[in-house]
Amino acid sequence: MSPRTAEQNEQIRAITRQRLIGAALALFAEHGYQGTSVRMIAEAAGVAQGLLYSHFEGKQALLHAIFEESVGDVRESFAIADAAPPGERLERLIRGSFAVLERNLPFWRLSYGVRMQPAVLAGLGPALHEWTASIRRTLQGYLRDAGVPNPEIEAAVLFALIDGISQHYVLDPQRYPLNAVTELIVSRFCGTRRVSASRRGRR
Amino acid sequence: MSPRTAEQNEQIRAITRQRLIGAALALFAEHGYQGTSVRMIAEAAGVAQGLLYSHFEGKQALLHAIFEESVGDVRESFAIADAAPPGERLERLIRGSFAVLERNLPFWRLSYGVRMQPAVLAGLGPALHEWTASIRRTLQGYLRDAGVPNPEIEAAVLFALIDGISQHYVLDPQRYPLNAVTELIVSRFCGTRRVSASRRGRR
Amino acid sequence: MSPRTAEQNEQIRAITRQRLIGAALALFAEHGYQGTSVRMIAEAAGVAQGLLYSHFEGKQALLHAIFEESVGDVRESFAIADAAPPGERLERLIRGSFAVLERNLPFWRLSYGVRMQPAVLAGLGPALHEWTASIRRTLQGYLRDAGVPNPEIEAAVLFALIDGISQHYVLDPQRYPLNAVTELIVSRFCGTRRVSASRRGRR
Amino acid sequence: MSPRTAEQNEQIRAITRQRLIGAALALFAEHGYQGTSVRMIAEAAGVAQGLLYSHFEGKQALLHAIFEESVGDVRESFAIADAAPPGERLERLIRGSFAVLERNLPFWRLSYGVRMQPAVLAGLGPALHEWTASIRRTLQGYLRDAGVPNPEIEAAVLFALIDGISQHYVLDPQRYPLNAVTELIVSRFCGTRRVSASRRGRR
DNA sequence: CATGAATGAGCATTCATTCAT
DNA sequence: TATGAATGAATGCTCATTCAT
Repeated sequence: MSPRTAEQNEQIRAITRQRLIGAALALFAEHGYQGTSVRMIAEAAGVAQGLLYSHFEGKQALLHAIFEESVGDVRESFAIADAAPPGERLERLIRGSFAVLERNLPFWRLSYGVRMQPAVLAGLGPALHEWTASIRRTLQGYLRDAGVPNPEIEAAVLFALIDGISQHYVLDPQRYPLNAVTELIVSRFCGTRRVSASRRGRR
Repeated sequence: MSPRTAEQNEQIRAITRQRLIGAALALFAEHGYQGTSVRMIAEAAGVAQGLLYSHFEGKQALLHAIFEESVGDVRESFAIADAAPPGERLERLIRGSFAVLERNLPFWRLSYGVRMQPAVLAGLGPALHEWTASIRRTLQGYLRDAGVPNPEIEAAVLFALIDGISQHYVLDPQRYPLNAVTELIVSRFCGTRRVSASRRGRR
Repeated sequence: MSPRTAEQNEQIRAITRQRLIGAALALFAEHGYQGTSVRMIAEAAGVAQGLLYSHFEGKQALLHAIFEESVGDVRESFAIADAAPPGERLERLIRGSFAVLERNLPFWRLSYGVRMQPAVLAGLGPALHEWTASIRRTLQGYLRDAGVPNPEIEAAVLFALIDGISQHYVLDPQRYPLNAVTELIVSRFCGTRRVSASRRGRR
Repeated sequence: MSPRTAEQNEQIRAITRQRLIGAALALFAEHGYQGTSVRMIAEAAGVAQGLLYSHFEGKQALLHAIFEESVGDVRESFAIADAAPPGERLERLIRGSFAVLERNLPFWRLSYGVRMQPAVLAGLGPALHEWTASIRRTLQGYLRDAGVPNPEIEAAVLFALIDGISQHYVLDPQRYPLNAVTELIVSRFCGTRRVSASRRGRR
């Protein structure tokens, strides 16, 4: 009845979109992508089922939107690390990775739950693959810059380590000793003299 | 009186059962548990849908059967490591983990794909949790025996590392440098004097 | 904002619901509850299968809805009898029973077909049992008021008679002499002097 | 291996057949015809599923066999009544009906549960109809012989009464006052002078 | 005669998606 | 824009029946 301005409409749309994304993320994280129905999402978002299709092309597109949004956050964190002085980059990246993790736990849960299913990722796969590869390359660069021999393999190891820790943390965030683990790997991979001394003593 | 002997029947059943488990494992690994329909499994196994239910109570029970079968292999590998002389246990466990991985890639793919979905694991969850915890404890023990300080955190790190590597390998077995990575972490965690020297020099 | 008004929606829902109930009643009456598939009901109602589940929780809930709706009619008929002057109550109840029967033949067919199957009645059973018991009690009261000796047994007999007649009528409504039978039992159970005289002569 | 004589074989067959019929009758009575699976029957009879098909053409034929067997019992009971002196026939028939009922409760439960479903009775329907009609005719004859006016309607009433009582009894055999009810209707329909005196007094 | 593995049509139900309003 | 009634294909599962042995 009361005509809304284009701006108002846009705002409403943006809010609805965000509610859908938020609801979907929470549900995907808890029940998995395939275990979450569109009905559940719409209900949680407090809108009608049909509305989802005026914001996204379908369930899969909603998943893509979630990834796009959250991946941005990660990229930022990486950019911050990259902007730091060379000697601190690796440490920043490691700490940044876990910070990003804690900041958006449901996304990582979803992400890890969906990682092995190419059909679910359809259309997203290449992007993710490239993302992964770029992380590996970045790590490699940092390690090479730090004078580490065999940086390719070292990067693979460090990446796997970060990924493994992230996943274990996501599986049981209450009890996982993320801080202690973080400090340990930071000290080991980015060790200053002081740290390497302690490391030497440790063994 | 019986037209087929009990033995014959048992054999037939065992073959069919194995075909079902094999087909299911392959499909679960590729499309995920929820993305695989009972129809697909039966078709891949070359039997009628209904037959599945004379071997397993349902789709979920089939998943459980797969886990039971494959978990046994892992346990054995761990037992072998445990039977080795103290100084070699950790190395054996690490190498054994990756050997197990290569031996049953689809199972690990399935396993990692399903890890984040409590609903799918229903009834299997506790067992898996206990399994994980026992691996962590074993690692901890080995590290403590090796005189490593702070073995609890070290074990968490090593476990995450093995898990992360496994997962990365599973995601792209063709290209992942599993051997090189294995050697690196073996040398780092089970280092003899020679290795620790090289390690010291490395940084 | 809402494209259809709530009222419009309600109306649409009510119509569909009624079509489903109608189709289900007819089919349940003809083929029995277990012999009627949800697909048959949806087809007869002219809607898609899935729609049934947005109106009822399932096939069984649809059965319950049918009972709830039809039992109301019977209760009303009983209430009317109860509101009559004492001397006419029994006659009204008897005539009312048969009127109710003729008004909703399929329901009675369904009802009699389902009566012996506890599994089908699941959740409905107790209600039906109570219903039956209340009819028996009402009859007993009427007969006691009429000064009939041994009203408990007489009520059992009269109830069985009404039930038996109803069932025979339902089995072949075209040919069953319901009117003549009704008159006979009315005259016998609610007989004035004139009637009992004829009755005495009859034997 | 050890060859059996034809006679032995026949005996075994007969026993198995009887076990199947017995198991089926019990299960049909409890869960209804459609609610009982062939698997349940075979299990209860302690034979393999397939064996059922070497004794009966299918599930439906098994139902027919049950009816054939049990109907015979009823016929006998009727024949006995018919053989009695005219004055006692009606009473014998009534008492015989209830005796038959008590003798084979599950059959009557099954019978009443299946009565309204033509599809289930397929092929049996005409026979049952004829059976019913013959009972009605018999009753009619007895009543006419007793000098009752309007015997056709009276027969319908008496038949409905017997049927209704039977059904109520079957629904709750523990608590139904079958004996008292029997005496009442015997006294009413077959009243000797003594009885009719009491009857006259009663009202 | 008897077994039970095997079949595949059918079941109740759920789901992503469409569309009239 | 937003609604929710409507769709119909697909799901996990059961069942009466067949058939090699």
